[in-house]
Amino acid sequence: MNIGEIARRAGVSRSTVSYALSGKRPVSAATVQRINDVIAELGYRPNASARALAEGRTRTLGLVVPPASRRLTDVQLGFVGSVVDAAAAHDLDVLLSPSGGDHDRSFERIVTGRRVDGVILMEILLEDPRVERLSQASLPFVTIGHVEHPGASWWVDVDYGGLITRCVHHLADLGHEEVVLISRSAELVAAGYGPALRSATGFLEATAERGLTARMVCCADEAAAGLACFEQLRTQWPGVTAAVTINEAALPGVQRALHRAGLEVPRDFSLTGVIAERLAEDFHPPLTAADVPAADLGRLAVDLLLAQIADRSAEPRHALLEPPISLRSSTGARPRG
Amino acid sequence: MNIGEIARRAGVSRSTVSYALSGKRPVSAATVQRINDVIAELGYRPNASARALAEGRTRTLGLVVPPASRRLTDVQLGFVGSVVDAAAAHDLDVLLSPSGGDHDRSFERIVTGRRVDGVILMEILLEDPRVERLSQASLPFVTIGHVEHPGASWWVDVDYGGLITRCVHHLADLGHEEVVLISRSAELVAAGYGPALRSATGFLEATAERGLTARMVCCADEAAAGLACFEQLRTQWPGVTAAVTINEAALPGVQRALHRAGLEVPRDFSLTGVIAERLAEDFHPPLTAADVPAADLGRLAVDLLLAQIADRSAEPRHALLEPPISLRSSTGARPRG
DNA sequence: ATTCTTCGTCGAACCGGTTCGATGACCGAG
DNA sequence: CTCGGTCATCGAACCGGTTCGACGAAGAAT
Repeated sequence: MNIGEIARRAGVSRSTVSYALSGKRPVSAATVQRINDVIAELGYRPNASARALAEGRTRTLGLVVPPASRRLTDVQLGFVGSVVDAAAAHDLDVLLSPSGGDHDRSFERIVTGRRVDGVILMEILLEDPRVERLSQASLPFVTIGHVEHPGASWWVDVDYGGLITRCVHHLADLGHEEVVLISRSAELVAAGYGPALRSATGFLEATAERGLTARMVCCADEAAAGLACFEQLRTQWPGVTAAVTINEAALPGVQRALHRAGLEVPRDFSLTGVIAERLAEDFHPPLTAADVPAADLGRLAVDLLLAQIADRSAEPRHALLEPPISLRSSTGARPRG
Repeated sequence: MNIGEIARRAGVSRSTVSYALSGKRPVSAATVQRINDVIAELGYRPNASARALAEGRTRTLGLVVPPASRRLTDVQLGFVGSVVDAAAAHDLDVLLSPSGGDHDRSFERIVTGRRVDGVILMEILLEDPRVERLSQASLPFVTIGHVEHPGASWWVDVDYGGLITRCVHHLADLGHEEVVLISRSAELVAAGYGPALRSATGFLEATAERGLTARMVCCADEAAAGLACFEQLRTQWPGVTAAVTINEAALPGVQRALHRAGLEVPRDFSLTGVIAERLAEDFHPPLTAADVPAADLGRLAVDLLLAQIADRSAEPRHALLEPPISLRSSTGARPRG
């Protein structure tokens, strides 16, 4: 079941089998035929560890995901799926590493154990120790999201600030005067989670530019929190007529709160934000929102990573996507009175 | 950066470094100290491929998931998360393999390339070629879900038939007389997807036992399909007053259909089934449902797999979980008239 | 007929670990 | 003083591939 056995049965040397398989040196057609017959008969496939050891590369990519305790959002799930698919298209495997705490062994195994040829990092913070760690280990990596000062690193991201800005302008055009940003959990914001901070910045700038009254709340990533959060903001700021959100997980709760308050969307209240396409369409009514192109980002991240692995001294590249806002039916003119 | 370099700097042989690290033979305290100092200074960690080659095991588990094109349901996501976490708790990594088509390279790489010590297979069919393939490759594996004739294989599963039976009895107790089972997509059913078939069997038995009129529909795993499906079944069978479902993805559509028809849950219509806990609680109103204990199943699958790897001639084991039905607020007495 | 290429193949070294048998130093017992 | 037994360490073989230099045979050029 190893290459020596194949060589023996085909009556050639091990190296000839290797060359016949890789095609890196010419082998006579007759010999190739004989080797292929033996391989087909025995169902041989090279041992991945041995090959990795000899070649110095593993044909495996590492994907660092948030730990399962923190439930993956739909957008994150989209990243994982598209990264796995894109890798499979290149005949690469994907090694999953749950990380988020700092001192975790799984991440260290990936980084220093040479288990992977490169790493894709998601859910990164403005100051992320893992980025630092990967840089100094000189292991190729691409982040989905970007640190505050990306310097010489490779990344792909969605322009949260720009998208939120566009959402605000959309609401302003519809006549809304007091709007709220429903962000993610206070812990994430405190930890320096980029999308939350960049969307807050974009929100404040845009509301200022259009002369709107801006309100902001943090909300844990759960339906229950969305419910509580929405009810509180309604009593605290009764003048709010529209919300912009980046918190997918809170949406079911927001929906329940709207229903409970007898508010109809978009007649009595407008709702928009940056939301995974599937969730936006599952909402009732379907949400006017900037759909995060998770599949594109994942594929792009793999492409960049492969480019970096192929030429490790290449100039760092990045991509900042700004998807269009899909007009569905959750935003309307400011209610009178 | 390899073991020879460490040995050289510590002034010992490579084998001594190996023994100092593994503890498989006694090494003097002074030498251990010296070696550890050098290792700490250089940040050395053994090359995973070399170790795997020498030891004959990779310290990696394979997890075969449905391809990303078919979106993961919440329950499946729960499996993935808990498997990854459980593996990490044992210092094992997880290699992801998207599979579902039959002739896919990723799965074959995993099986024959000795990349993993064992495999966890999810979303399996009553007759699943992958189970056959793994058996003949004599690679340890555990399935989440089970084939029709599990024979000598290891598996964990939820008793869909039993759970659906309990749901039906619950509805019968509330006085419902005509109920519908909303299953998953017709393709999945046709392919022989176990949970769909077993829940259908349980549904038919239980409705027969209680003298209820049984209706069944297949529904694609999308909100839009849920909407269309529900509206059709209401016109086709106007007497239906309650639904049992195993299709999480269709729920938002069902909800919209209920709303559109002006039906209030549970006053006008009762809804229950086998649903991930988070989704059941996010529904409006929260669903009375059998929560799939995805986290338990994932952890259990890893435990069984490790037991099998440790003793490859061990007697096959399996676990069939039957979680309790959580009474929330989506079921009520049959509406009069 | 001899030399030069080209082609196909082989043997050996190497990747970086683990593991086994052997060896030498040191100890206490006889 | 010698013998037997630990204890700590070493050297070599091995895991299963890849890759490099070399070599023999056949054909082309001289």
